[in-house]
Amino acid sequence: MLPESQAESHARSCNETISQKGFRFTAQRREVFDALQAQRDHPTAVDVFMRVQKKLPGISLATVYNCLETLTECGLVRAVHHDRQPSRYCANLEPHAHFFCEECGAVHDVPPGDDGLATAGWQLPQGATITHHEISFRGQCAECAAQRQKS
Amino acid sequence: MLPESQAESHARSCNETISQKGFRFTAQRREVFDALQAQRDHPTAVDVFMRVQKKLPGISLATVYNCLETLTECGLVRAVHHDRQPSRYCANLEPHAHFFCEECGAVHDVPPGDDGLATAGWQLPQGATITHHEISFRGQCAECAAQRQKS
DNA sequence: TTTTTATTTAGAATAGTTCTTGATAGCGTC
DNA sequence: GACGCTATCAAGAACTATTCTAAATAAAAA
Repeated sequence: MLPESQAESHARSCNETISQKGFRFTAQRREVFDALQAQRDHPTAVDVFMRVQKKLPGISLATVYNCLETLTECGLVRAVHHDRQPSRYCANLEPHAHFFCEECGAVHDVPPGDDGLATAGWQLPQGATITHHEISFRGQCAECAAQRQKS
Repeated sequence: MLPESQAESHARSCNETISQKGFRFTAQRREVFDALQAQRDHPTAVDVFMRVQKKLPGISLATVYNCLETLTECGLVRAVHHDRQPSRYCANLEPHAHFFCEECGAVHDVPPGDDGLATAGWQLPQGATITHHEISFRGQCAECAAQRQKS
């Protein structure tokens, strides 16, 4: 018997996580998850929809939204936001922030520095319980800055 | 001659800032700005609309949106976001993050700790220029946690 | 198999925000 | 002060991301 590939092991553990929450690991959910795993450029729901359509031509956008919500609820992917722009989705589960380039619209993961998470050091409201936090940076990425210089 | 009140000095410097950008300090902009100064509970555009209507009954929601955008562009107020919820507006120009209570919907300012801004310590993309950042926490505030305990 | 329940689809509905158009108001100049 | 110019405003239509609804389908349970 051949050893399990990384993709297969991902799929299996994803299946387990989803099942534990009482959901089914349907073809649609699998393809949405796979799309996010495969191309980690923080696609919007519509981006995911277009990618998954190649594998499942009959899928609907509403289903993609449903799958993304389910996967998010299961903690298998994350929704990331910037201003009121469309939600984007991220399969990176490590603690990290995001950088949004205001020129090209690219979104990059921003890992914390070596000194650990930079989310400490805030005077949070007395007695508050934090369940979630989101850190986003906006600016120009190096590529766009270079392009600007030229023109 | 009486000394200038704090409110008057605010209005004057606001006028100057707006003029510098080539905008006029109209009655609508003044009232929108005043509303945000007066009640710092991070109101939505509709909240601001309802408050300003008491002073300017004829104002339209679109105008409130326009004023908020202009004031934001002038750096006199800040738009704050959480997930894809309606934008909220904040007259606090000091560096700070925000805490959103997922029970009662309240939004609180979160000042940085004594060790200064906690936005350092991130491995930002090489060569990127940061023009803006937003840090938001979500959870339960002390009041809501207490209420939960009781029931 | 039959029943039950979750899921999907397609399209309608929703909500926050922006856009469009015509009216209004303030400013500089004569 | 009258005139023309431009910014601003009001009202409502339009837009867009997302959610909801209802009927169809598919998977699991009995």
